[in-house]
Amino acid sequence: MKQTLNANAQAVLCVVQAAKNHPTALEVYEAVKKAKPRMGLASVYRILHHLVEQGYIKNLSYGDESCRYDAQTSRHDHAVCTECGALLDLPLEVSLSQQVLQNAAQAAGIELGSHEVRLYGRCASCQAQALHS
Amino acid sequence: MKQTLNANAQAVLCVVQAAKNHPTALEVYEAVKKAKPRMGLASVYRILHHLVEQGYIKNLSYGDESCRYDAQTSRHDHAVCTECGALLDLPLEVSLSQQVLQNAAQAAGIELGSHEVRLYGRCASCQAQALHS
DNA sequence: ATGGGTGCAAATCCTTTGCATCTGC
DNA sequence: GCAGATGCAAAGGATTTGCACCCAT
Repeated sequence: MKQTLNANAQAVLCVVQAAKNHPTALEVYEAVKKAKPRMGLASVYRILHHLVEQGYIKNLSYGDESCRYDAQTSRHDHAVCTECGALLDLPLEVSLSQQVLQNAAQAAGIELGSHEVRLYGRCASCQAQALHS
Repeated sequence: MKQTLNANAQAVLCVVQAAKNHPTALEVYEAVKKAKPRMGLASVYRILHHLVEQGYIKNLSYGDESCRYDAQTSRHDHAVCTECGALLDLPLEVSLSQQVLQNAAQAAGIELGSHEVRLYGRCASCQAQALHS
């Protein structure tokens, strides 16, 4: 078990952290290539997996869209556009009580790790598009 | 816009409703084939899309796993096993206030559709596996 | 020299599409 | 006879894997 990140992994992590949206693997690849033109797509996937395993980033996903990555590892929630698949961080000002979550987890027979609230709806730009169509 | 379901669509809907876990398209296909051996995988995908569009079922997904379908269309929550990807329905005895959700949706700039709470953790069988390994 | 990390290309998996055929009306 | 639904096979896109190579130790 190693904790060190080599240069390429650093570059990938930087890109994910710098992105404001949650980038797909392909988007990460495109961005990393600017810094490391010789890096291949396979390495990006390999590195992303590593980073997820070691807890540097998290893996999100919704529906048909391809995998997205999230550099914010602390607990937070997301909004998902049901039309275009966009994924936004969400500031929820209340949180669910641990007690309730524990109960639910126990009922489902799982060992509670983390949780997340997801809102589904149409994002701003999809609403705009719907208007003039 | 038609509301009627033909025989194949009925069969697919039945399978999804009958499944206790949330089946992937492939699992639906396998099950439907017992009733309709001549049905092809492509039709299953086409029919599933139809059913989702018409609101008979919902489309779930998590991480690397392939798409899963859910026959329970009323609002409810899920638990996801971070190890094997299993997806369980979750009875949460409290719900978030609409007010809070509306606020959050507005902050994110989306038109609030539905929402869902997701718990992540290790499911019972993965815990068991971890023990004797 | 050795082991891990890498690039490339081929392989794999899930899903969609094209097209000719079949169906019910 | 027509419109829509179907099966099959082929295409597509995202991700993974095999393998030879390279680098730092």
